[in-house]
Amino acid sequence: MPNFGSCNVFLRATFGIDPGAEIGRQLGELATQVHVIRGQEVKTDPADTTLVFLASGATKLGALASRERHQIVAFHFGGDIFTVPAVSVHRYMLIGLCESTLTTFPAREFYDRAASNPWIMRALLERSQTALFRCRDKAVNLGQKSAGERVAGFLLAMWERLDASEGSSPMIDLPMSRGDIGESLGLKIETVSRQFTKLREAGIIDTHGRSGVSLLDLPRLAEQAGYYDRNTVPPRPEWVERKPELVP
Amino acid sequence: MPNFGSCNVFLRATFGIDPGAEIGRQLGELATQVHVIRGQEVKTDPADTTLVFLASGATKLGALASRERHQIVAFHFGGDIFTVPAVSVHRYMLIGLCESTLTTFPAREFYDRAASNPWIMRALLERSQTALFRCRDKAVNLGQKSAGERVAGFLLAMWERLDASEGSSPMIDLPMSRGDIGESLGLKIETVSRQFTKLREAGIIDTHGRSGVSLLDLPRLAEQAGYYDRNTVPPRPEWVERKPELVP
DNA sequence: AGGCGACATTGATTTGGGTCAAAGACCCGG
DNA sequence: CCGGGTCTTTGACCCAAATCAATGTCGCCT
Repeated sequence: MPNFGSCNVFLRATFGIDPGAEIGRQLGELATQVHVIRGQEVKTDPADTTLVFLASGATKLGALASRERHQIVAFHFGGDIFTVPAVSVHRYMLIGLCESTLTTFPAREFYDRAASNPWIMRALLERSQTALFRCRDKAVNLGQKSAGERVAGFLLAMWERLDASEGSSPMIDLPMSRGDIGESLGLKIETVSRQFTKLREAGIIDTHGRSGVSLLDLPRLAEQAGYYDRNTVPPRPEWVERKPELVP
Repeated sequence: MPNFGSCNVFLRATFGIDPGAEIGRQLGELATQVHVIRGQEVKTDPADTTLVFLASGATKLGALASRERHQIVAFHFGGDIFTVPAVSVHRYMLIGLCESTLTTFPAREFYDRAASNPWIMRALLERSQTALFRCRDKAVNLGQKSAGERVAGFLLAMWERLDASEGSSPMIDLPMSRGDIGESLGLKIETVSRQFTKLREAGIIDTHGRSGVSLLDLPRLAEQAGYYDRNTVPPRPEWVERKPELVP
């Protein structure tokens, strides 16, 4: 059996598939096990989309806008399933934030073999939509938010995804550097640092070493993030000004 | 039979489904026909994702970042299939750019009923991935590109999606205003206008009235867009500096 | 434990795009 | 074909974040 390592875990936990069953073996044949260390790139097929299951660790998915400009489009943590696009107008790179174990599949072939199983397709579809919604929110942040709002929103998003505090005040341990945060938020490292300082001086967060962040005042942090609040922010008039018209 | 209008067209053309068959009827029951005029919002369920088939016309999908800040996350044209997210940290609104006809479905229920049909799930998955890839490219543009690069890239993207020229020099008819373009690119209307002027003065494009744009020099336009070129732009050293390490 | 290299912070200055203001062009309806 | 409102263009000025430049600090490795 060619598959090994986290592939079986992936198939069973995500899709409820017995790796020994026919479909399990067929999909397992497509699997490639990868282990990367901090800063190392996961080589993916430049000609086709790659489907990735991150068994453990954390990764960043970044795109090359040009020689010196990178944009991180997503961070992933243990258990995440996502895709790495083939090269198009931008080149995408998947890179470990720390030591990570993952299983990769050629997406098209995986879909071909999995198509007959509605569970798998449903699971993939929902994950894809989650990634799309996150990406859209990112687009809103990048297009419309100030540096302060972006950093506050980032901390809230990371808190939701990797809060490790138990009972005590919310605390997160960021696996990415200030530079990574900047590349994710479309800001320079100095700007990210200044915003951290502002939040610390305002008593909203506290920092411990390079990666530890205590979220001392979540409501105020959410306020700083400037998210849409359905109770306080009515839509701008001209977007809803025209009266509905019945279908003839 | 409760379904009518473009729903049948949608089911047959997209998924190869006979609207009269069992699955066709079940999905058709979920359909809502909508007809909007320019500027009118398509009401979608704030509590759940809405699946939309745009039969004809053009729409913009925008998010409210706050009272006065909007970000358009996608434009859609006749034949497109996409989803409108439920309200989360941002409120999304689907609005007609011109008179449009569409069919909407509650996504969760649609998926529940369609799950048994691998063709449908496969088609939905691929559309979702297309939207995700476009959104990621948008994130790269919003995060890293200059105003000039964004506008050039926008024109190229619109050319790919709605080029109507036949044989003659590439020409597009933009269904959206300068303001919409600005909200899509994270720029103000004045900045968009200035970039159009620059491109016109450089002889790269020509404009005809409010919506007509001739792309006189596509290679130079692509150059202005500053896209990653696999032949000329090598990856930044530190992203690939660490040597691969074999799995123990 | 100590030293070194990468990462982070802070300050001074510059600048791309935003903001404010006004004039001009398109296009629809009468 | 003319009038008026909306959309677009252009110009002058301003500001948030980028850039340039030190200085400071963490944490890894010996």
